[in-house]
Amino acid sequence: MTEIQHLSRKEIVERAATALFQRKGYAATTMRDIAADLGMEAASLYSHIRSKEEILQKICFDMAEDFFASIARVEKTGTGMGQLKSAIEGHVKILTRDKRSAAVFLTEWRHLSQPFSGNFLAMRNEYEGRLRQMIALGIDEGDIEPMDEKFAVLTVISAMNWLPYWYREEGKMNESEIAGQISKIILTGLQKK
Amino acid sequence: MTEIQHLSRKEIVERAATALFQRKGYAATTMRDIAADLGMEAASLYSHIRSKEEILQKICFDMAEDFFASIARVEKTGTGMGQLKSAIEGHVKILTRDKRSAAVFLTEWRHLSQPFSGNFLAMRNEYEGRLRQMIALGIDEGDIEPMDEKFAVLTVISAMNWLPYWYREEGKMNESEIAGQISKIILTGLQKK
DNA sequence: CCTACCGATCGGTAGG
DNA sequence: CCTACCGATCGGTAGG
Repeated sequence: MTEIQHLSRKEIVERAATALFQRKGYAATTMRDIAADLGMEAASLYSHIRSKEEILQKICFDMAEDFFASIARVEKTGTGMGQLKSAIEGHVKILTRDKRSAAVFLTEWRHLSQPFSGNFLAMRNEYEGRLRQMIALGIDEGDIEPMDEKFAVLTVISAMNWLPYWYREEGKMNESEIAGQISKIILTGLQKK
Repeated sequence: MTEIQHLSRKEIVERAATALFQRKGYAATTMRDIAADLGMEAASLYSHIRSKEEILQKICFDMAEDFFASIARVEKTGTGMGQLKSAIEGHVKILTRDKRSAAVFLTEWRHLSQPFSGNFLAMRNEYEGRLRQMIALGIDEGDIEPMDEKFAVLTVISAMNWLPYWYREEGKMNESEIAGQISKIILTGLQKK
């Protein structure tokens, strides 16, 4: 994504922090770790960012924005099953595009302070609710096996969310093959026979 | 599991620590947090445990032992599909039996120091490899749709591993209903048509 | 972006 | 199980 781009100093700091948050976790990453990675002193980081948590906030809410933009694009047209398929492919695409940010988004959001963690959880619930509507529609239309919808949503989401921890750009499957495979396994699993 | 049991002082400390590790994460949990939870001073904890990491080690390796005992019980008898079904049900049962320990096991192991983190990862790879053999067998036997086996294993595991974060003992589905539902969705998803 | 530094807090020990 | 305390390290600020 950012191979040839010019990054601002602030973006360089954020990027180094993201990689460390992913590898060591937010709480175990120190400002001195981030600074050392960039060959500078911890105090110097504060010329570019306001606080350690500000970096985490940006990662979490930028990712959330991507997910909402993706789901909005596929909602309200076509069958529930068709919407769900597109939503899954979009979700997977976001997870593979920037796997480091995705991994931080998925596991480190709980280190957000209030009110950020509250807002974050509300957004996550909102997202799950909208996927759930697609499943409910698919059940109504007779394409999806009737089942507890909340349960189905969580299974679908978790089947996707391991990706950032395992995905390798150099691996044999590319991003859209992965999206296709995952959506095939999940959709077949939900399908009415 | 431990409703009526007599817990040693050491077990009481471990249990309080487990709950905090799950809620706040290992790195963000302090010995003073654990002590406060038990109405004592941080220094007093060291009468019962040797170090903060020792508690994490116990959680991670005790859980790993449970998973291996479970999978050993279902291996090498019956079809690949049958083994996989039993393995999934066993895996889910362990995740719901003690969801706090399970959640710590799944996300906090990376705070283990060497050589523990290395040993842990080796065990995890071993477990995945053995599930993978069941899938390979199922493909050979014509029950499972031919696909990348590593990919299939990771999807199966991740579809199960969200459970400790969401499972409520008071919820409407009990443990074996959940195990049944998950294995049904996953196995249907992998099935050859 | 650096030096110099702050108050707070960390995991853990000594010695009852 | 407590008091008293340790050296190390934390996120962050002041003032260039």
